[in-house]
Amino acid sequence: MPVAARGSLAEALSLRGIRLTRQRRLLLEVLDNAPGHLNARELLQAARRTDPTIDRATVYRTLHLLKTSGLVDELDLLHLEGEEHYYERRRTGDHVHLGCPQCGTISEFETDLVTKLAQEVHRREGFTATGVRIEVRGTCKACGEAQAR
Amino acid sequence: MPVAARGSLAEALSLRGIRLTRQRRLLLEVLDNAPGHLNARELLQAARRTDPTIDRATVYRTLHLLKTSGLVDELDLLHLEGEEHYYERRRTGDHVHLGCPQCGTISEFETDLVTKLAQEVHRREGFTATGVRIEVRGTCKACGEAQAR
DNA sequence: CTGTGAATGCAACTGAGTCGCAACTACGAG
DNA sequence: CTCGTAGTTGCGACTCAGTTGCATTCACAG
Repeated sequence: MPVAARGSLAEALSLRGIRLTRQRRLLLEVLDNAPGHLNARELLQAARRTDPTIDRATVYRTLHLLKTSGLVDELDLLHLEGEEHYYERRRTGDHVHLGCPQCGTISEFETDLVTKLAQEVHRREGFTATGVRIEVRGTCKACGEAQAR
Repeated sequence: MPVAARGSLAEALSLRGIRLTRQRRLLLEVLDNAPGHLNARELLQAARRTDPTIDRATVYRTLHLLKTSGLVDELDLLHLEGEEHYYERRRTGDHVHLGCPQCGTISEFETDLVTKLAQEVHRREGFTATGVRIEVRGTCKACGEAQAR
Protein backbone atom coordinates (compact mmCIF):
# COMPACT_ATOMS: atom_id res chain seq x y z
CA MET A 1 0.00 0.00 0.00
CA PRO A 2 1.69 3.20 -1.14
CA VAL A 3 1.64 6.28 0.98
CA ALA A 4 -0.56 9.04 -0.38
CA ALA A 5 1.61 11.19 -2.60
CA ARG A 6 0.45 14.37 -0.89
CA GLY A 7 -1.47 15.06 2.27
CA SER A 8 -0.61 15.21 5.93
CA LEU A 9 0.81 12.35 7.91
CA ALA A 10 -2.25 12.70 10.08
CA GLU A 11 -4.52 11.75 7.21
CA ALA A 12 -2.31 8.85 6.31
CA LEU A 13 -2.50 7.58 9.90
CA SER A 14 -6.25 7.83 10.29
CA LEU A 15 -6.61 5.99 6.99
CA ARG A 16 -4.77 3.14 8.65
CA GLY A 17 -7.18 3.12 11.55
CA ILE A 18 -4.66 4.49 14.02
CA ARG A 19 -6.17 6.56 16.80
CA LEU A 20 -5.44 10.23 16.34
CA THR A 21 -4.65 11.78 19.69
CA ARG A 22 -3.80 15.38 20.39
CA GLN A 23 -0.16 14.41 21.01
CA ARG A 24 0.19 12.43 17.80
CA ARG A 25 -1.37 15.20 15.78
CA LEU A 26 1.16 17.62 17.24
CA LEU A 27 4.15 15.39 16.58
CA LEU A 28 3.04 14.74 13.02
CA GLU A 29 2.65 18.45 12.43
CA VAL A 30 6.14 19.13 13.72
CA LEU A 31 7.58 16.41 11.50
CA ASP A 32 5.72 17.68 8.49
CA ASN A 33 6.98 21.23 8.94
CA ALA A 34 10.53 20.43 10.06
CA PRO A 35 13.14 22.08 7.85
CA GLY A 36 15.73 19.29 8.01
CA HIS A 37 16.21 16.07 9.89
CA LEU A 38 15.10 15.80 13.48
CA ASN A 39 16.21 13.42 16.15
CA ALA A 40 13.97 12.30 18.99
CA ARG A 41 15.23 14.93 21.39
CA GLU A 42 14.74 17.77 18.92
CA LEU A 43 11.29 16.51 18.08
CA LEU A 44 10.38 16.48 21.76
CA GLN A 45 11.73 20.02 22.27
CA ALA A 46 9.87 21.36 19.25
CA ALA A 47 6.63 19.71 20.35
CA ARG A 48 6.99 21.06 23.89
CA ARG A 49 6.98 24.59 22.58
CA THR A 50 3.32 23.97 21.76
CA ASP A 51 2.44 21.48 24.47
CA PRO A 52 4.87 21.51 27.40
CA THR A 53 3.30 18.44 28.99
CA ILE A 54 4.13 16.01 26.19
CA ASP A 55 6.38 13.22 27.37
CA ARG A 56 9.56 11.63 26.04
CA ALA A 57 7.97 8.19 26.04
CA THR A 58 5.15 9.41 23.82
CA VAL A 59 7.66 10.69 21.29
CA TYR A 60 9.47 7.35 21.17
CA ARG A 61 6.24 5.40 20.99
CA THR A 62 4.94 7.58 18.18
CA LEU A 63 8.18 7.35 16.22
CA HIS A 64 8.10 3.59 16.55
CA LEU A 65 4.55 3.56 15.26
CA LEU A 66 5.47 5.73 12.28
CA LYS A 67 8.48 3.62 11.47
CA THR A 68 6.57 0.36 11.48
CA SER A 69 3.80 2.00 9.45
CA GLY A 70 6.42 3.00 6.91
CA LEU A 71 5.60 6.69 7.19
CA VAL A 72 8.99 7.87 8.39
CA ASP A 73 12.51 6.63 7.79
CA GLU A 74 15.15 6.39 10.42
CA LEU A 75 18.69 7.49 9.64
CA ASP A 76 21.84 7.88 11.59
CA LEU A 77 23.45 10.21 9.08
CA LEU A 78 26.77 8.41 9.46
CA HIS A 79 27.07 9.63 13.03
CA LEU A 80 28.29 13.01 11.90
CA GLU A 81 26.45 14.76 14.67
CA GLY A 82 26.48 12.17 17.41
CA GLU A 83 24.98 8.82 18.11
CA GLU A 84 21.30 9.66 17.88
CA HIS A 85 19.02 8.65 15.11
CA TYR A 86 17.28 11.09 12.85
CA TYR A 87 13.86 10.85 11.29
CA GLU A 88 12.41 12.13 8.08
CA ARG A 89 9.12 11.65 6.37
CA ARG A 90 9.29 8.92 3.76
CA ARG A 91 9.06 10.46 0.33
CA THR A 92 8.35 9.26 -3.15
CA GLY A 93 11.64 10.31 -4.76
CA ASP A 94 14.67 8.13 -4.20
CA HIS A 95 17.41 10.04 -2.53
CA VAL A 96 20.76 9.63 -0.96
CA HIS A 97 22.27 11.49 2.00
CA LEU A 98 25.63 13.16 1.53
CA GLY A 99 27.44 13.99 4.74
CA CYS A 100 30.57 16.13 4.96
CA PRO A 101 32.31 15.70 8.33
CA GLN A 102 34.39 18.84 7.82
CA CYS A 103 31.51 21.29 7.73
CA GLY A 104 28.90 19.01 9.26
CA THR A 105 26.46 19.52 6.41
CA ILE A 106 23.98 16.89 5.32
CA SER A 107 22.65 17.35 1.83
CA GLU A 108 20.49 15.20 -0.38
CA PHE A 109 20.89 13.86 -3.85
CA GLU A 110 18.25 12.34 -6.08
CA THR A 111 19.21 9.49 -8.35
CA ASP A 112 17.54 6.55 -10.01
CA LEU A 113 20.47 4.35 -8.98
CA VAL A 114 18.47 3.57 -5.86
CA THR A 115 15.76 1.97 -7.96
CA LYS A 116 18.35 0.26 -10.15
CA LEU A 117 19.94 -1.22 -7.05
CA ALA A 118 16.63 -2.59 -5.81
CA GLN A 119 16.04 -4.16 -9.21
CA GLU A 120 19.48 -5.71 -9.36
CA VAL A 121 19.15 -7.14 -5.87
CA HIS A 122 15.84 -8.67 -6.86
CA ARG A 123 17.08 -10.08 -10.13
CA ARG A 124 20.29 -11.58 -8.81
CA GLU A 125 19.31 -12.59 -5.27
CA GLY A 126 15.55 -12.90 -5.25
CA PHE A 127 15.50 -10.30 -2.47
CA THR A 128 12.50 -7.96 -2.50
CA ALA A 129 13.51 -4.56 -1.14
CA THR A 130 11.04 -2.58 0.95
CA GLY A 131 13.45 0.16 1.93
CA VAL A 132 16.88 1.32 0.88
CA ARG A 133 19.10 3.58 2.87
CA ILE A 134 22.17 5.10 1.30
CA GLU A 135 24.52 7.38 3.14
CA VAL A 136 27.67 8.78 1.63
CA ARG A 137 30.45 10.33 3.61
CA GLY A 138 32.99 12.58 1.96
CA THR A 139 34.11 16.07 1.13
CA CYS A 140 31.51 18.48 -0.17
CA LYS A 141 32.21 20.84 -3.03
CA ALA A 142 32.79 23.88 -0.82
CA CYS A 143 35.20 22.10 1.53
CA GLY A 144 37.01 20.55 -1.45
CA GLU A 145 37.56 23.92 -3.04
CA ALA A 146 38.72 25.41 0.25
CA GLN A 147 41.29 22.64 0.59
CA ALA A 148 42.59 23.09 -2.93
CA ARG A 149 44.00 26.47 -1.94
CA MET B 1 46.21 5.84 1.08
CA PRO B 2 44.58 2.50 0.34
CA VAL B 3 44.47 -0.23 2.91
CA ALA B 4 46.72 -3.16 2.11
CA ALA B 5 44.68 -5.64 0.13
CA ARG B 6 45.71 -8.53 2.37
CA GLY B 7 47.38 -8.74 5.72
CA SER B 8 46.26 -8.34 9.27
CA LEU B 9 44.75 -5.21 10.72
CA ALA B 10 47.66 -5.22 13.11
CA GLU B 11 50.12 -4.71 10.25
CA ALA B 12 47.97 -1.95 8.83
CA LEU B 13 47.95 -0.19 12.18
CA SER B 14 51.68 -0.37 12.82
CA LEU B 15 52.24 0.98 9.32
CA ARG B 16 50.32 4.03 10.44
CA GLY B 17 52.52 4.48 13.49
CA ILE B 18 49.84 3.44 15.94
CA ARG B 19 51.15 1.79 19.05
CA LEU B 20 50.44 -1.92 19.10
CA THR B 21 49.41 -2.95 22.59
CA ARG B 22 48.48 -6.41 23.75
CA GLN B 23 44.82 -5.38 23.98
CA ARG B 24 44.71 -3.89 20.50
CA ARG B 25 46.36 -6.92 19.02
CA LEU B 26 43.74 -9.10 20.63
CA LEU B 27 40.81 -6.99 19.45
CA LEU B 28 42.17 -6.87 15.93
CA GLU B 29 42.57 -10.61 15.90
CA VAL B 30 38.99 -11.11 17.02
CA LEU B 31 37.73 -8.72 14.35
CA ASP B 32 39.82 -10.42 11.68
CA ASN B 33 38.48 -13.85 12.55
CA ALA B 34 34.88 -12.91 13.28
CA PRO B 35 32.41 -14.85 11.15
CA GLY B 36 29.85 -12.07 10.75
CA HIS B 37 29.26 -8.61 12.10
CA LEU B 38 30.10 -7.84 15.68
CA ASN B 39 28.81 -5.12 17.90
CA ALA B 40 30.85 -3.59 20.70
CA ARG B 41 29.39 -5.86 23.34
CA GLU B 42 30.03 -9.03 21.36
CA LEU B 43 33.55 -7.89 20.58
CA LEU B 44 34.19 -7.34 24.27
CA GLN B 45 32.79 -10.75 25.18
CA ALA B 46 34.84 -12.52 22.54
CA ALA B 47 38.01 -10.72 23.60
CA ARG B 48 37.39 -11.54 27.25
CA ARG B 49 37.48 -15.23 26.47
CA THR B 50 41.17 -14.72 25.83
CA ASP B 51 41.91 -11.86 28.21
CA PRO B 52 39.28 -11.50 30.94
CA THR B 53 40.73 -8.20 32.17
CA ILE B 54 40.13 -6.22 29.00
CA ASP B 55 37.82 -3.30 29.60
CA ARG B 56 34.76 -1.95 27.86
CA ALA B 57 36.36 1.47 27.48
CA THR B 58 39.31 -0.05 25.65
CA VAL B 59 37.00 -1.68 23.16
CA TYR B 60 35.23 1.59 22.44
CA ARG B 61 38.48 3.52 22.22
CA THR B 62 39.97 0.96 19.84
CA LEU B 63 36.88 0.91 17.66
CA HIS B 64 36.97 4.67 17.46
CA LEU B 65 40.61 4.51 16.43
CA LEU B 66 39.90 1.95 13.74
CA LYS B 67 36.97 3.93 12.43
CA THR B 68 38.90 7.17 12.11
CA SER B 69 41.79 5.25 10.53
CA GLY B 70 39.34 3.91 7.97
CA LEU B 71 40.11 0.29 8.83
CA VAL B 72 36.65 -0.70 9.95
CA ASP B 73 33.20 0.45 8.94
CA GLU B 74 30.37 1.06 11.33
CA LEU B 75 26.91 -0.14 10.47
CA ASP B 76 23.63 -0.28 12.21
CA LEU B 77 22.17 -2.93 9.91
CA LEU B 78 18.87 -1.09 9.83
CA HIS B 79 18.31 -1.82 13.50
CA LEU B 80 17.16 -5.32 12.77
CA GLU B 81 18.76 -6.64 15.89
CA GLY B 82 18.57 -3.71 18.24
CA GLU B 83 20.02 -0.26 18.58
CA GLU B 84 23.69 -1.12 18.73
CA HIS B 85 26.19 -0.52 15.99
CA TYR B 86 28.04 -3.25 14.22
CA TYR B 87 31.55 -3.25 12.90
CA GLU B 88 33.24 -4.96 10.02
CA ARG B 89 36.64 -4.71 8.49
CA ARG B 90 36.68 -2.38 5.53
CA ARG B 91 37.16 -4.37 2.36
CA THR B 92 38.14 -3.65 -1.17
CA GLY B 93 34.98 -4.95 -2.86
CA ASP B 94 31.94 -2.70 -2.83
CA HIS B 95 29.09 -4.38 -1.12
CA VAL B 96 25.62 -3.77 0.14
CA HIS B 97 23.90 -5.20 3.21
CA LEU B 98 20.59 -6.94 2.75
CA GLY B 99 18.55 -7.33 5.91
CA CYS B 100 15.41 -9.43 6.20
CA PRO B 101 13.44 -8.57 9.35
CA GLN B 102 11.39 -11.77 9.13
CA CYS B 103 14.26 -14.18 9.57
CA GLY B 104 16.78 -11.70 10.97
CA THR B 105 19.40 -12.58 8.40
CA ILE B 106 21.95 -10.11 7.12
CA SER B 107 23.52 -11.04 3.82
CA GLU B 108 25.82 -9.21 1.50
CA PHE B 109 25.69 -8.36 -2.13
CA GLU B 110 28.48 -7.14 -4.36
CA THR B 111 27.70 -4.65 -7.09
CA ASP B 112 29.49 -1.95 -9.01
CA LEU B 113 26.51 0.34 -8.51
CA VAL B 114 28.30 1.56 -5.38
CA THR B 115 31.15 2.88 -7.48
CA LYS B 116 28.74 4.26 -10.05
CA LEU B 117 26.93 6.13 -7.32
CA ALA B 118 30.16 7.68 -6.04
CA GLN B 119 30.99 8.77 -9.57
CA GLU B 120 27.57 10.26 -10.17
CA VAL B 121 27.66 12.17 -6.90
CA HIS B 122 31.05 13.57 -7.84
CA ARG B 123 30.05 14.52 -11.36
CA ARG B 124 26.77 16.16 -10.49
CA GLU B 125 27.50 17.66 -7.05
CA GLY B 126 31.25 17.99 -6.82
CA PHE B 127 31.09 15.79 -3.72
CA THR B 128 34.07 13.47 -3.23
CA ALA B 129 32.95 10.29 -1.49
CA THR B 130 35.25 8.61 1.01
CA GLY B 131 32.76 6.04 2.19
CA VAL B 132 29.42 4.74 1.07
CA ARG B 133 27.05 2.74 3.19
CA ILE B 134 24.09 1.02 1.65
CA GLU B 135 21.60 -0.98 3.62
CA VAL B 136 18.56 -2.61 2.11
CA ARG B 137 15.65 -3.89 4.09
CA GLY B 138 13.22 -6.34 2.59
CA THR B 139 12.15 -9.93 2.15
CA CYS B 140 14.82 -12.47 1.38
CA LYS B 141 14.32 -15.21 -1.18
CA ALA B 142 13.57 -17.93 1.38
CA CYS B 143 11.00 -15.86 3.29
CA GLY B 144 9.41 -14.72 0.03
CA GLU B 145 8.97 -18.30 -1.14
CA ALA B 146 7.58 -19.34 2.23
CA GLN B 147 5.00 -16.54 2.01
CA ALA B 148 3.96 -17.49 -1.51
CA ARG B 149 2.48 -20.71 -0.16
C1' DC C 1 -23.66 10.03 25.83
C1' DT C 2 -21.32 6.28 27.55
C1' DG C 3 -18.11 2.29 28.06
C1' DT C 4 -13.88 0.52 27.03
C1' DG C 5 -9.63 -0.51 24.93
C1' DA C 6 -5.92 2.17 23.60
C1' DA C 7 -2.80 6.00 24.64
C1' DT C 8 -0.59 9.15 27.87
C1' DG C 9 2.39 10.90 31.72
C1' DC C 10 5.22 9.64 35.13
C1' DA C 11 9.00 7.65 37.38
C1' DA C 12 12.05 4.09 37.66
C1' DC C 13 14.95 1.41 35.01
C1' DT C 14 18.38 -0.53 31.36
C1' DG C 15 22.27 -0.42 28.80
C1' DA C 16 25.41 1.87 25.36
C1' DG C 17 28.94 4.81 25.29
C1' DT C 18 32.13 8.53 27.68
C1' DC C 19 35.42 10.61 30.86
C1' DG C 20 38.91 11.70 34.45
C1' DC C 21 42.53 9.79 36.66
C1' DA C 22 46.17 6.91 38.58
C1' DA C 23 48.87 2.99 37.18
C1' DC C 24 51.10 0.74 33.46
C1' DT C 25 53.68 -0.12 29.09
C1' DA C 26 55.39 0.18 24.11
C1' DC C 27 58.98 1.75 21.97
C1' DG C 28 62.47 5.17 20.49
C1' DA C 29 66.52 7.71 22.25
C1' DG C 30 70.67 7.05 24.28
C1' DC D 1 70.10 -3.32 26.84
C1' DT D 2 68.10 0.27 29.86
C1' DC D 3 65.54 4.22 30.68
C1' DG D 4 62.16 7.97 30.15
C1' DT D 5 57.98 9.35 28.64
C1' DA D 6 54.03 9.97 25.93
C1' DG D 7 50.47 7.22 24.93
C1' DT D 8 47.38 3.53 26.67
C1' DT D 9 44.81 0.86 30.00
C1' DG D 10 41.52 -0.40 33.81
C1' DC D 11 38.49 1.35 36.82
C1' DG D 12 34.56 3.55 38.50
C1' DA D 13 31.49 7.08 38.13
C1' DC D 14 28.84 9.37 34.97
C1' DT D 15 25.63 10.85 30.94
C1' DC D 16 21.99 10.22 28.21
C1' DA D 17 19.03 7.66 24.71
C1' DG D 18 15.54 4.71 24.82
C1' DT D 19 12.19 1.33 27.44
C1' DT D 20 8.78 -0.33 30.67
C1' DG D 21 5.04 -0.93 34.25
C1' DC D 22 1.30 1.20 35.97
C1' DA D 23 -2.43 4.34 37.24
C1' DT D 24 -4.95 7.89 34.87
C1' DT D 25 -6.99 9.88 30.83
C1' DC D 26 -9.10 9.98 26.35
C1' DA D 27 -10.67 8.86 21.39
C1' DC D 28 -14.18 7.07 19.26
C1' DA D 29 -17.51 3.16 18.12
C1' DG D 30 -21.94 1.98 19.30
